[in-house]
Amino acid sequence: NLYCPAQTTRRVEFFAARGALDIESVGGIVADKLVERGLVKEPLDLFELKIEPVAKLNLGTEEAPRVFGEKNATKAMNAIERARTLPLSRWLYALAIPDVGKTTATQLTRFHDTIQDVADSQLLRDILEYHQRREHKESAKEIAERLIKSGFAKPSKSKAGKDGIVTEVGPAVAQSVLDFFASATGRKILRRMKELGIEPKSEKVSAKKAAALPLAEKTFVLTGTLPLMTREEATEKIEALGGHVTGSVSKKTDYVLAGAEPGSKFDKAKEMGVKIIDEAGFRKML
DNA sequence: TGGACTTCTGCCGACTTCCC
DNA sequence: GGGAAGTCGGCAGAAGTCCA
Repeated sequence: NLYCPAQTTRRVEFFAARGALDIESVGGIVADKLVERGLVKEPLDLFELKIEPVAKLNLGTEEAPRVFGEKNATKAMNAIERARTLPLSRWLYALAIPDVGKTTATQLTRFHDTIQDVADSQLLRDILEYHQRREHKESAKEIAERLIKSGFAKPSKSKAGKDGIVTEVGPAVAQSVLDFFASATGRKILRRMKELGIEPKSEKVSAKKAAALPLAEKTFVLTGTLPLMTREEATEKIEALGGHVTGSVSKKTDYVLAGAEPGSKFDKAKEMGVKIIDEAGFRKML
């Protein structure tokens, strides 16, 4: 519901959050006031804000006013401008599509060039048709071959039949993404982004190139505070070299990158015999 | 059915900015 | 300069998805 103020506030807050478009100084309260004062009616309105009304934004009440301020407003406006050029994966995440978090957004952008390509994705349609056919015990060989050829799926060792495959995303996620872009909300977002001249591009790397990267197939888990870089920076460096960062330690984890005051992941890594490295070791590895 | 992984939510301390 | 308000960066854990 695009017109519910409470939902709009939450959408703006999520849109601006660090993992999404990282619009500094815009958190829950600021998002709430921007919507309440009528400056923002939907997240993309942020791209049409002017510095003066934002600086004068009253975060308090009529009786006890408290302005947002010039510095915060400048910081926010600079971050909004920066957001225009962020890669497609960040934009897909920022749109708050159900079931699409950072990891799924990154997976999708590896196989699509633009946001319109994701909206019209034949790969996602193929996944749905593949699962429907399997459910009805019909042959899905042709679709399976197409998905494998694209790199979006690989043959499954365990799934019954010749056409058993494992895809990058499952049918629930595929349906969710296609439904989102087919909805009135999704269509409006695509139209508005075009009008605003926002065309995020994929940072995709070919499967062959990705496999040749030094950290290809390596799984990292981060815990604690790193002395010289944020976790986000560390994640970007790992992913740039072909590695993968997950949230929990398992037998499949190759390295736990531990900073100061690590949490339970550190203990679990020790328990499971997973190699633990500090930032210095990580930098050496890079 | 269990394991691996992701998403989502809530919480907390540190830090930044504004106002008085 | 100090207090208030808000954001940032991190953690833990529940719930859900997917695969073997």
